[in-house]
Amino acid sequence: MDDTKRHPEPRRQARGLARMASILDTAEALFGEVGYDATTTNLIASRCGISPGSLYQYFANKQAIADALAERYLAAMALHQDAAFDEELFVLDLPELADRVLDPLMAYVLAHPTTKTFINAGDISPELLAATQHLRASLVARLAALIDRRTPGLAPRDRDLLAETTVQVYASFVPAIIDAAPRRRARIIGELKAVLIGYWSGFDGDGGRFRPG
Amino acid sequence: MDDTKRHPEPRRQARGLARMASILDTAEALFGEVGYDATTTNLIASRCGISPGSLYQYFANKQAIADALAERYLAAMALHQDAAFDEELFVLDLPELADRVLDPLMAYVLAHPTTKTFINAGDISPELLAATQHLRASLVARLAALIDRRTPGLAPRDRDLLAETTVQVYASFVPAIIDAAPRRRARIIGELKAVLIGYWSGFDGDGGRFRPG
Amino acid sequence: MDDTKRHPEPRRQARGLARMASILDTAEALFGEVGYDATTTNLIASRCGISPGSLYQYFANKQAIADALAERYLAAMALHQDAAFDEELFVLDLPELADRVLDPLMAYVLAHPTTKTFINAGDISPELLAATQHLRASLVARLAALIDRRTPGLAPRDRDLLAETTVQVYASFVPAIIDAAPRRRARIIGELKAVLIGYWSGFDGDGGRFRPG
Amino acid sequence: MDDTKRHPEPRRQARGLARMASILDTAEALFGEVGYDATTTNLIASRCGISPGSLYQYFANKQAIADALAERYLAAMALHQDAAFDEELFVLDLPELADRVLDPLMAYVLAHPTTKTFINAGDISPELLAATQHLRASLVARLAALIDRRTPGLAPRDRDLLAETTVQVYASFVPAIIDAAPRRRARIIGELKAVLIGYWSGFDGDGGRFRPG
DNA sequence: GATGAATGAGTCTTCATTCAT
DNA sequence: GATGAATGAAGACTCATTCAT
Repeated sequence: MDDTKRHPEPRRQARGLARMASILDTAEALFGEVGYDATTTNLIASRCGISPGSLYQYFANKQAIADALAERYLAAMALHQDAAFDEELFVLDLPELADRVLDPLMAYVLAHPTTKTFINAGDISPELLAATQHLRASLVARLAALIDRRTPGLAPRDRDLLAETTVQVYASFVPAIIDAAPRRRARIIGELKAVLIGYWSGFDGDGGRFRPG
Repeated sequence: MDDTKRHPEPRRQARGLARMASILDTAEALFGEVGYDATTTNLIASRCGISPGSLYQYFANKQAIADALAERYLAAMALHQDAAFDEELFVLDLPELADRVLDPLMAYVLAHPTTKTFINAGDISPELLAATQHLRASLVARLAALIDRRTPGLAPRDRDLLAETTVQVYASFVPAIIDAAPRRRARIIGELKAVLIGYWSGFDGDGGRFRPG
Repeated sequence: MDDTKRHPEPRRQARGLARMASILDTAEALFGEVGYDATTTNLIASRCGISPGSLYQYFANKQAIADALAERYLAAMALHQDAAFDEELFVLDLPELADRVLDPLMAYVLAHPTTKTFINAGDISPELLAATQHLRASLVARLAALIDRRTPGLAPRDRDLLAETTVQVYASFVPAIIDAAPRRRARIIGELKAVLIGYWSGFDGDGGRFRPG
Repeated sequence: MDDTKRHPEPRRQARGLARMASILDTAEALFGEVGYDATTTNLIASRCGISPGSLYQYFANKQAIADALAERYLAAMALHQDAAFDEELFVLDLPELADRVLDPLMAYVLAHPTTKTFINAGDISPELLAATQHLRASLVARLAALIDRRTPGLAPRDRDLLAETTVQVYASFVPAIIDAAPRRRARIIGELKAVLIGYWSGFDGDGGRFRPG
């Protein structure tokens, strides 16, 4: 951790970053095509045009690739936030809110089908557990912040549960949406929104929780 | 061949069935403990007190064990149907309905934590895809039949989407519920019900579909 | 090895013999269909309608089945000898002799395609070595006896070499003949005869050996 | 990629080639000692001083090793062709021709006893079928070319049959010759030549086919 | 930093043979 | 004599990871 390491030659660093991105691109494609298990590190390397040894220079092991990919998803989803959205947050009704929150998310997910693996794998593959949890936790945190502003009266415990449940439901729809044919896709997205709106309406309003009845 | 041949000797058949059940029990435990991939066939066999060769006398390969386990889950969930339930179907309001439908399911699932793997694995493990689909398809079919009787006016397409979406949401909650501490568990189950009730209320009533406004 | 064993109850012995024959029939068919290695003892047993345990009551192991089958080939080929042939032995010219010796052999071999395995396997499969050698040795012995009568002046060493070489050549043609389409088959058999006649003519005549010039 | 990439580094390529040769050497020895089936890939690797994984870096599977070995036999046999031989082709009589053709072949085969497996295995081991056929087909092709030049009048169909039959007979003698004690070996080789000369004399001469009378 | 050959523990699966019933 | 479940050693092959060059 000496100075020469902390500030590596910019050119070199840039090339390294590009390499990492290229590895992640390849891994993402492969995970989507053949699944996580069937994606061998050697396959990633060769498809990427580098040697296995080089791959391990950038990532400590296979899991690290998955984790880094999840991290990248996270960053990308954050970027999809809309600045103007903040101001409208308080005047939008539930259906509009659902559109505002979900549409960019759906767009990203459709462009990156491999998210379906990462957002749901935790319960099946111990190796992907960390990545899934990271991804979900971050979505939950962002959603909790949103809720805090729109419905400040909500108890933190209720707020967290609301956020977690929403992410849960959202995540569970991702694979179905990605795998569906375009026509059917729209209907499923509609259903996802219906589910969430129905759920949210139990919270929205006076700031307290009430059961639909 | 004589009559004794036509029906395999009951004693022998019983023992064979018991062995299969024992193998499935062991596999179920192991899948839950270390995951599907880390569960080797030799591990199942040795933990089960039999030889690898014996295991393969009962199951053609590892996947067949997973499939048989899914089948067993299916049968068990079917048994959890309540006869008296049929008559009440029409008078129950949505929250009561949710209790009636979900409580037995939750009870079974909590007694068999490995269901969390099978009901969600399809999108991650190609090897478990068939099992997951089988499990979900059967739940969807049963639910569709239920809906048909309670809300006969619903268009088949809407009915199917409703059933699929419901199963989707349900399935996505299973891991969280199983993994949660008991206290928290109750809250999550409550949330699952809230989600479904909110969603269902968009359908129930006049038999047509309406969007919450 | 007491008396009760040496003369088993005739009925029982007959049934046992039939069983053995049935096992050999099945093994012969299977060896021909899928090859010796791919023919498992359990496969023989089940195709034969008996249990693996029963099979091992009649044959000590897989190799014993092969050996017994070779023995049966031997016996059958001996039966194909023609009584009238003995008298003509001295007046036939070489081409007629070839027909007389080879035609019945070819007929049997075509009716029992699996002979192609047994007559040639020795150099490839150590397990079939004994069977092949047994088969060939017996053919050689019979041929040597024949030669002794037709060309008594031949030195035993030359006579044996002649017999062995003849069997060698004959054996090498069996697979090609069995695998060939019927039309082509006749041509190959013709070639086999041409080879042997050409070879034999170096010996026939004055009883000494001479090289074609 | 730059020029250094286009041609794999000579040093490295050489080492790889040496490794492949070493694996083939080991496999050849083992096939000869214990047979093809009993030769496990792990045995080859360990006797070769490498790991199983390394072996599979050079050969896709066990069969590929056999095929490569057959290929090597082929190349070696081709090298044994004599340049001067071409000119003499037309003046040699049959016995001289047999010597010219067979002696180098015999020399190679005696130095590589495992050829006896590969030249005859096709009818017994499905896994070696391709190798045997390849080997024989190549010998047939070379022989056919030879015949075409020496006896141009021969019909292609007859020429092919002649070549195939010759190779057939030759191949069938290989095991006997290899397994024989040195003294006996010479006699068997003499017999092989006698067989072929006898057979060939039916073709040679006016260019047409005639039966010995 | 890059290479790619080498590793070797570990996986699923097979099958000749045995033995309790 | 018959059964068929049980055995378990062994085989082909994989792949995340390392390391000499």
